[in-house]
Amino acid sequence: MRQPTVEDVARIAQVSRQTVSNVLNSPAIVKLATRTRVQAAIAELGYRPNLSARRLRQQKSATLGIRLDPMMNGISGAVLDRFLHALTEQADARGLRILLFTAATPEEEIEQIRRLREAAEVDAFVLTATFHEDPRTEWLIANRIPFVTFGRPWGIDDMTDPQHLWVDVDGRQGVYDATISLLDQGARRVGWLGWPRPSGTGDDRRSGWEDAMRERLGLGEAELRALCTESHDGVPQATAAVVAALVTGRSAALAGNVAKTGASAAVAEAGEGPDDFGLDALVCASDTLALGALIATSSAGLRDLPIIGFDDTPVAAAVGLSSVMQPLDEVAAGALELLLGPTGNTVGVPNLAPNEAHRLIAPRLVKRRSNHLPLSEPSPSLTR
Amino acid sequence: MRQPTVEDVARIAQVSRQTVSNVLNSPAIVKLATRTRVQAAIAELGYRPNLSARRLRQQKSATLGIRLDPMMNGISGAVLDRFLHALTEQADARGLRILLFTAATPEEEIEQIRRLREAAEVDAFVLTATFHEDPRTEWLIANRIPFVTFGRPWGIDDMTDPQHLWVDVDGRQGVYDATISLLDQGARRVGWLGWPRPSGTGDDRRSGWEDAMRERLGLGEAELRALCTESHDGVPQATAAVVAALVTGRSAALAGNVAKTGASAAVAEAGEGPDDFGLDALVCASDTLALGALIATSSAGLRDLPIIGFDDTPVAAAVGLSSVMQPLDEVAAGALELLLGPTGNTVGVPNLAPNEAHRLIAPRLVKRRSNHLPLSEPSPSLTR
DNA sequence: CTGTTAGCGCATTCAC
DNA sequence: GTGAATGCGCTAACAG
Repeated sequence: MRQPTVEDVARIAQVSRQTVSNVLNSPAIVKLATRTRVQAAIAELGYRPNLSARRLRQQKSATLGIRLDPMMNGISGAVLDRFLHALTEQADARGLRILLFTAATPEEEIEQIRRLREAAEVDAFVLTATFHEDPRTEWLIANRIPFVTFGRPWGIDDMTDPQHLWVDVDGRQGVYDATISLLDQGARRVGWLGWPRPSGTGDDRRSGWEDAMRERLGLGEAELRALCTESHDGVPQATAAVVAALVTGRSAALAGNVAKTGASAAVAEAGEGPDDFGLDALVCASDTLALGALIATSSAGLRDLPIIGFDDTPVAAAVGLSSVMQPLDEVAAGALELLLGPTGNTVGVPNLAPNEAHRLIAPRLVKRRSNHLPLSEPSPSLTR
Repeated sequence: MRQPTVEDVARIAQVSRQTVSNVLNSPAIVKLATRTRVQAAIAELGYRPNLSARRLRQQKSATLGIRLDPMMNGISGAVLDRFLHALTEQADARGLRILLFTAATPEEEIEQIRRLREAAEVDAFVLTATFHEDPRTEWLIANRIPFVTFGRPWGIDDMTDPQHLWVDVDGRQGVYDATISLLDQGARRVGWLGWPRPSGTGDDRRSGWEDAMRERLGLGEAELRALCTESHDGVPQATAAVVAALVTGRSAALAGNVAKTGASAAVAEAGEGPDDFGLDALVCASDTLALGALIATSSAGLRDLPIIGFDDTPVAAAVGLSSVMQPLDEVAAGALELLLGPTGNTVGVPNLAPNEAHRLIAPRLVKRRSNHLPLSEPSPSLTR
């Protein structure tokens, strides 16, 4: 059986096709009596507008494209996941669809965007994981393709360029709050475990820790540096880095060397004097790093060292790590608002004032009672 | 500037617009000379067929719908993620697109499917996470909507019904291999940590362990039961369950009780006699469970107990757990093949022989050298 | 307010 | 082989 069309509805409702279309698209201009009659007919037939036809006519796809990362950064992958979910849900509420595509490199992503664009499949794009000198945004602006990024245009002088819409989470603020919370608990030597610089996101997050430590304790550059460790974003890497810090008795950037000589030997030495470890607490740039730190400190007998991660991944919840949560619902909502405008129904090249073209969203610190491996009571189960 | 259309190409190539269409869709029937001329024009103009128009004309969307789970099972969430990526990539290669939607319940999912279907937005659906008495598949079959599931129709008498296309990973085989591998290493008392029954996937996986243990050691029901522990799929839950097993000196289904009384007290007792723990190794139904077990055994001083998880998530890689990997590329490829047929271009209600309507894919055991927390050398970094 | 006319870009008939 | 019609389902313009 064929799907009913406007024509069928019109016949049943005793009106012209066009009136049916009006009832659908601008109900206000149709007289109430006929409108209800048409709506009754629509309900009776179970009519749904054919979106391919509508799109062809309107020259719009009402579809947003988003790239699925090939291998999202390990444990933190769940972030893009949750963002995608929020985005899909909110887009649906606005009558938009989310179309996926994949690409291994930025260049390939640009090529895919071009394809989707030229086939008129996608009206606008949502980009994630912006980075220094990102070629994608430049290209999109040059080609007048509407887009919004989840992530600031790191490294660009003018982050307020209204041509580049962006939404981001205020990592600085989140880490600041986390650090303050530790200081309020009485910790003084609060360390930072971050990514190698330069890293837009990473440096922003670290600045929150720096600000808090300076503000509360009046620390200088040298003191901050002594509390700061760097590692690539992998659990073994982070573990090695923290072990290195344990061994040297301070938190310093010696991780690389120790990592090369073998962290397992290092931890054996560390076992001799864990009390000398110069930290009261640790704030990390990601849950992955935090998990590495947790493993290192637990193994060294430093069970009670408070650790705070970033992203509030399922893993953090599972092992009882406190973490800074990104409100991805708000990010998704913000992205759509910027793209569509508050009115809500025009996907086009935006024309916003500089201060309306961006959203910086405050994250939320999720405190967990045990910040070490969970040997206490089980939490309410995720039944399966 | 407007996108070029067939008309434009036709004008440039000095042919009718129909010929252009033929060059695109059935190149074979066009004379070589004109074909190359048309292709040159296409290249010159950068022409792309408008897919909305094509879809309207063909009454096909060339789009597959897939639901994004609201909260994929914790750590294992990465599985759907990777599947989605593989699916998107392979669908793209076949000229298909993946459209996302969300739904909180099966009923809501059915409603969404209906909507997408009636709006002619989606030709076929890919369902994940099938379960006992799944209402979705029944409805889809009744409404003659093409679909394929990632997961077998658990609980249905006839899993070979050719109306229900499915692809799945042979969990039994994976766990069997894992168990055999442990037995080959010399382990004899290999325990099983699984989900509460009944669970389609879980019971299937457990049967692999049972088969291996029966086959190699001739174990009876009672002996198997004594080596078998159950827990819901959460790290704290699994930890508690394993702790309970440690305390009782055997691996049994007492986890529930001990979990209620508090696992932290239990582990204190366990510390007294970890050597009495009656297991040589442990196989788990998921990485989440394996992580819980790892935490429990590590804390109890049982560092060397081999543990094997399932799913090969980033977390397993991070902490050095061996795990059974699902080849999601193959699953995705299989799903598309079943849906489209080997020919590759007809998305319709399938008409396959029973034995061609399904794919059971063999998983692969990923062995890692340390199956405890990674305090050895860092592995090659995931640079960021 | 309602109905009529005219395409959106394409592919499937058919003629030639 | 190639070209000329026709219509997929819808809505923007206009006419009434």
